[in-house]
Amino acid sequence: MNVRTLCLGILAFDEASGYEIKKAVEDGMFSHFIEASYGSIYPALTQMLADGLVSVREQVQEGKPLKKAYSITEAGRKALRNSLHELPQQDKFKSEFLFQALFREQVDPGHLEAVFNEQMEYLYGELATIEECRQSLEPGSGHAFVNGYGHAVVSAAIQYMEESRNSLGLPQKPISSDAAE
Amino acid sequence: MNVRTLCLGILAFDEASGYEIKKAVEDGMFSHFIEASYGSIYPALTQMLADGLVSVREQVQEGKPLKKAYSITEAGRKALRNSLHELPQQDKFKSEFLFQALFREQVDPGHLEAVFNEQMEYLYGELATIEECRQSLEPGSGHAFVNGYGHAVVSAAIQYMEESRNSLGLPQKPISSDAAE
DNA sequence: AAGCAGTATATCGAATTGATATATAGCAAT
DNA sequence: ATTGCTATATATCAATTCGATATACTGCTT
Repeated sequence: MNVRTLCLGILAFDEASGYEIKKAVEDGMFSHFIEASYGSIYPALTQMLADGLVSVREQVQEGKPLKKAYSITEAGRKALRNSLHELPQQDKFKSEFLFQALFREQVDPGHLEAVFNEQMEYLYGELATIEECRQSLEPGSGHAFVNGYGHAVVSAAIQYMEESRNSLGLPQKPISSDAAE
Repeated sequence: MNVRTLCLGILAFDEASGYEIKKAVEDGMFSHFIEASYGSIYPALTQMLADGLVSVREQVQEGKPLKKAYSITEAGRKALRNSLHELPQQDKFKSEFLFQALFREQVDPGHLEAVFNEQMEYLYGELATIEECRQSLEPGSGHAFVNGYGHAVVSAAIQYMEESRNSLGLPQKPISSDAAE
């Protein structure tokens, strides 16, 4: 798959600017499919505009820069459906945290603990985001399936991490004084 | 983290050629930390050789091409330990399969089923690899922790996938006639 | 005997990243 | 008030990296 298809997928839900697409790919709803940065998103939009797969509406915004709101066209929808029928590339999971954990005998315990806790915060943050989205999705939809997949995997990671504190020689979870907030 | 550190990590376990490093990063033991291809591995080794972080031993092999077996030096071990104390980048999980699942209303059911089954095969394959390694790892080691992490996450994905067949409108798991082999 | 797969090094054009430049507005702090 | 920071928004570019390919030899299968 390529950046063009990713953009078409995002635009199939709603019109968006390059900036908004970047945000969705970086952190938002679309952050677990393929990677993309400005350097690939803007050229993709320009190219697809020339190919008639998207259209632009230049929005003059009060107090903000000119915003180019891209929409998907009928030709774009067709191109998206075509791309959706190609064989997907294999999943990609990469973790620098696990790399450091692999060499845990070489790193100082204080660093390991800090990195472990940061990983926990990251995982709990992901879980919270997933659970926020959960309510607004119709059961049985593609959205709901993907959300459930994320929930299953992240929950499992959190559970394993919590169970592993001991064997990694880390102190038990501090009683979080602000758990009620 | 960068490719140089990844190579040092691999060489910390055993000497290896560029070719062997590529294999380990592509499919093997080191396939879930960071990405690297020939185009980055060979230059990294050349550079580290110049910096004294690795040494080469040119192995003339009967019936095979010349093999440059790289070993980590003391300076390399020190550089690795340094890199292990930098803050790790955030985990990266990308799945084109999930992208297609997100748009499942747009794809033809036959394609969805094929792609789903291929994903299942991939996941069961990963699990098998993880379980093969499992026995040879000392409990409490970094290796064992990473292996357990993978096991937890992949198991959860498989379980969720199996439970989701219904809601995706897919037929139940075919009674695999060759389950005994 | 041809053809393919595996081992092994190496390079290169094309694609992509990550950072930066530009511009405007709002908000906090000194 | 003006400096600095964050956010919105487009766009470019040097540097990196990928993915493919070239080269070369062996062994296995057809």
